Amino acid sequence: MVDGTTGGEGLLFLTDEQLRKGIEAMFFAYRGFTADPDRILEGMDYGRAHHRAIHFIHRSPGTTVSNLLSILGVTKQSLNRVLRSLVEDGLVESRVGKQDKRERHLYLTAKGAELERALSDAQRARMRAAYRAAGPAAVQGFRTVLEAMMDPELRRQYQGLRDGNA
Amino acid sequence: MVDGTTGGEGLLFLTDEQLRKGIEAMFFAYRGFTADPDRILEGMDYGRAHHRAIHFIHRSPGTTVSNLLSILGVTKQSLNRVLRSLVEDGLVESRVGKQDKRERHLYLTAKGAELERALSDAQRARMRAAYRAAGPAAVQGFRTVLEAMMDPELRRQYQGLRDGNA
DNA sequence: AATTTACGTCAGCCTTGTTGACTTTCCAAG
DNA sequence: CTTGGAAAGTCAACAAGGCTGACGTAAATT
Repeated sequence: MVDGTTGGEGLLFLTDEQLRKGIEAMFFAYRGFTADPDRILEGMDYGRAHHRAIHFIHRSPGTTVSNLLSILGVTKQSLNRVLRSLVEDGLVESRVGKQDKRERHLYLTAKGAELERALSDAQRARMRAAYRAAGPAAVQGFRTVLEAMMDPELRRQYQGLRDGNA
Repeated sequence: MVDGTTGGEGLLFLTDEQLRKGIEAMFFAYRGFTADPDRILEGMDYGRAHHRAIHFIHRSPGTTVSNLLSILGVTKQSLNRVLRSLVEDGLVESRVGKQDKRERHLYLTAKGAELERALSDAQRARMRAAYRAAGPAAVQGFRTVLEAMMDPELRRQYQGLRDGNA
């Protein structure tokens, strides 16, 4: 049924050893992936959690807190702590919803956008170098495998740019 | 061959939007990547840090503490806390080096190997499903891009199975 | 003999996650 | 109009897992 035993050529890319290499590749690559933003953030009062919030507010300006909660997959208390400091420091603006005044819509301020740019420039530079070194076909495969690795719910978050706002 | 600046069609895979998608793909995929082991570990007294130690001890039986330190990229105090609990709980054995008695060589016990298997079975199952869904060519690209994304030093760790031991 | 290396440990701090309890605001259904 | 409940915010307490600094010990190296 799941086969794996197709006789013949035999799916070498599915051996335990190949899978282990894939696992370690994810581990080491993720370190590289976060290294540059981490370096920028260290010293400032911020960490990765702030980076993530800034990233997704940038991607979806006007997103609500609960929207962000479901994307980031943390508790509101945890997110709130991060958001509060960003708002206090004037990087993020929180506007009361017009239609539903319970909701808060989040936007980067000019200052917030500036930090976002610094962070994503660094991260994109690494990604660009990796893409360039690997070539378009490899990039295609990279994206395909990553997508298949996501939880279905997260895959929807990833694909769906639908963030409603209001 | 890999061209680069072929004018004309113009490297669509290097646009900022493509790079942003790649960044988010890493973010969401990594969540999936760690989800299954995290589920197994929750409830036990262990976390991701224990998983990582167990993984690399399994990969390189007899590896030393400082070896592990350089692979994991944490401080010895941090690693020691993890290692101590694993040794106390009888998952890891720490043997004094024969040649150099300052060194401690780390091995999984039967019990440790059992947990390792549970964790890596879960992680491999997801990886296998992703690989199978994506196909061999995509897997090749996936590995190529991840490798290009690593810091050079980590890439050496990743590639070099040389862990000496003693 | 002196120094360096490998390891362990104590103490304290930070970030970022968690629960639980509680309040305020406000939409929407009865 | 009243009320139930969703959305958001807040306080408090806690844990995991990073970090630094300081110190100790045994063994190897110089």
